[in-house]
Amino acid sequence: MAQWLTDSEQRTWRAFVEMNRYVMTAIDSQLIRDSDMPATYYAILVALSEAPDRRMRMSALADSVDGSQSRLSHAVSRLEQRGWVSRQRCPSDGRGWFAVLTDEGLAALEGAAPGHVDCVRRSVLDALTEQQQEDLYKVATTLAEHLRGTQPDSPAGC
Amino acid sequence: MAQWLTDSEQRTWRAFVEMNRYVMTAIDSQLIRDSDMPATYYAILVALSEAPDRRMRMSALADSVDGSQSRLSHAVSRLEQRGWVSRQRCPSDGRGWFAVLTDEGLAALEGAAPGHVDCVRRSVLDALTEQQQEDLYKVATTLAEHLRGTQPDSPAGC
DNA sequence: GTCAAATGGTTGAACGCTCAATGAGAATGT
DNA sequence: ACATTCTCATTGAGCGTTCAACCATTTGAC
Repeated sequence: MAQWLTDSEQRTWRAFVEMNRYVMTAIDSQLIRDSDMPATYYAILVALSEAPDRRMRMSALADSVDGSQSRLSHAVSRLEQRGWVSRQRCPSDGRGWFAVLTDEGLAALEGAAPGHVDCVRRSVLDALTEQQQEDLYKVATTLAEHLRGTQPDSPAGC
Repeated sequence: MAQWLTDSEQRTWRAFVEMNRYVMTAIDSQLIRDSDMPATYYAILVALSEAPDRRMRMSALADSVDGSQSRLSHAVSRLEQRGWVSRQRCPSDGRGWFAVLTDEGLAALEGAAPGHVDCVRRSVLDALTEQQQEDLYKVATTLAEHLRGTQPDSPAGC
């Protein structure tokens, strides 16, 4: 280990980090400013809206959204306070809970979606050629695949 | 506005978001676990270490690192508590301050660097072909350029 | 020279995320 | 039956970021 980065690798890495910061900041700010919800809440609402009966088990929702149980639990509590989500006991497993998207939650999502989509277009998609979008897709899936299910200290991880 | 995303655009966007989350989590976790510093602190130390006399004005440092004065001010306060950075009045402008990298700060950076570089390699660079690295570089610089200096509600931003 | 505006930077509160600890129910073994 | 262990989920403390308010100094206009 401890092999340094070449100039070209460093350029790539720094550009990557900078891109992430700009894009994610743009997306998050727009959602907060126009719809008063962080991108993570939006993702939760989207996942629920696409699920059968607009509900999912907490752990499945956590996986689908980012993998942290605790974060999801906190987030659902806050969404519950806003009336956008509610919790339902799981009848077949006494430990389990469903998060359910309420009508108000769906309305909030539908209110937020157009502005968000527009922001994704203007910040990212419109700036790239079709070929670049394809390149980005390939790189992103490669990396996501590479890192998915990476536990701390696993071979691919660090 | 309010034009929906095509399937292909949606695939690209979702892959992008997933990639970011995985990569950034991997990088940040490694630094915290092995060197007890979040990636944002690491970036600050790097910027200072590359500056003349290992010092920069607060606002220049903020620009170079991410653009938020307030975040930087808080971060420098915490780095100061660790003895990694110190503040110096700017002689030519009574309002200004320099953040200065101390010897301890440089040592902390040098201790953290090899593990961090290794993590960048293993999480990202090693998983991509040379061509993909080049593609990623081009996309990243295109987007960073596109979004740099984007104020809220500016034409390219949202 | 004086006053208003702009600039450089800090502060505190509110919020979201992480981590470790916890609890309750289900599965497993004997 | 019973104890062990595993799984699903919640909780609270600690930390970092953001936002708005603020202070001090400098700049510019008159």
